[in-house]
Amino acid sequence: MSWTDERIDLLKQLWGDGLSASQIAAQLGGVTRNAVIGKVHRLKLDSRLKASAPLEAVVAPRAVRPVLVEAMPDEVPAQRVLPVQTPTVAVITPAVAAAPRPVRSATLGATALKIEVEPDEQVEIVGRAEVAHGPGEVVPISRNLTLVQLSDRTCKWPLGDPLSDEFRFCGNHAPDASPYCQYHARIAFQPVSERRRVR
DNA sequence: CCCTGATTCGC
DNA sequence: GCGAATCAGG
Repeated sequence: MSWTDERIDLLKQLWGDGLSASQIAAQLGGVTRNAVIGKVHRLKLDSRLKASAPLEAVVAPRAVRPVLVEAMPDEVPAQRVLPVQTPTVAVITPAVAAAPRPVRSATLGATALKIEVEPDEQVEIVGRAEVAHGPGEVVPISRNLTLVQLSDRTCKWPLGDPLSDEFRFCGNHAPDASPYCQYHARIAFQPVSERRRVR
C-alpha cells in the first residue's frame, strides 16, 4: 500500500480526531502503526501532547447514585477502595461517590479529551449496552471498537446492529483466551445461579 | 505485558 | 519518502 491522497486525507482526519496510530493503521489497512507515525511526522501533523493512556471511552461521568448504603452492613468508611478497572459491580459508598470513576489509567491524553468533545456516537452505543442492567450496578464502558480493531485480547461482545455501520464490539480487555471481557463473559456464560440476576 | 508516540537510519 | 527497529514512557 502507498500513501495516496485519499489515504493521506483519511490519516489527517483520523489523527485529528485523536485516534491512536495503531487504530488509524488498522483502519487504513496495509500499514503498521509505525508507518502511520512516520507519516504523521513527515506531514508535520500536530504531535500528541501526551502519549499513552490506551484510549478509553470517557463518556460524561454518569450520575452514579450512592446506592447500596443500606445494603452495606455499616463500617466501611472511606478506606474502601474502588476497584481499579474491574467491570464487576462496584459498591460505591458516599465517601467516595464523588470521585470520578477510575477508567483504567487516570491520565487522559489528547485522545480521550477529544472523544469527550463529540460523545454523541459513543453515548448512543454505550447506551445500548447498558439496557439490561439495573440500578446500582456498574457497567463497564466499552471501547466500541470496529471489527478490524479487535485483537485476540479484546472483548468481542457485539454492540448494536451488525448491519449498521455503527456496529461495534466492546473491545475491553479480555483475560486469557476469553473472547469476552470479564463483564461480558459473565453474561455470556451465565452460571445457573446468576441467570436470574442478569437477564 | 499491554499499550502509547518519538526517533533513528538503512533502504 | 518510507517504515522497521528501537527508544522512552504510562
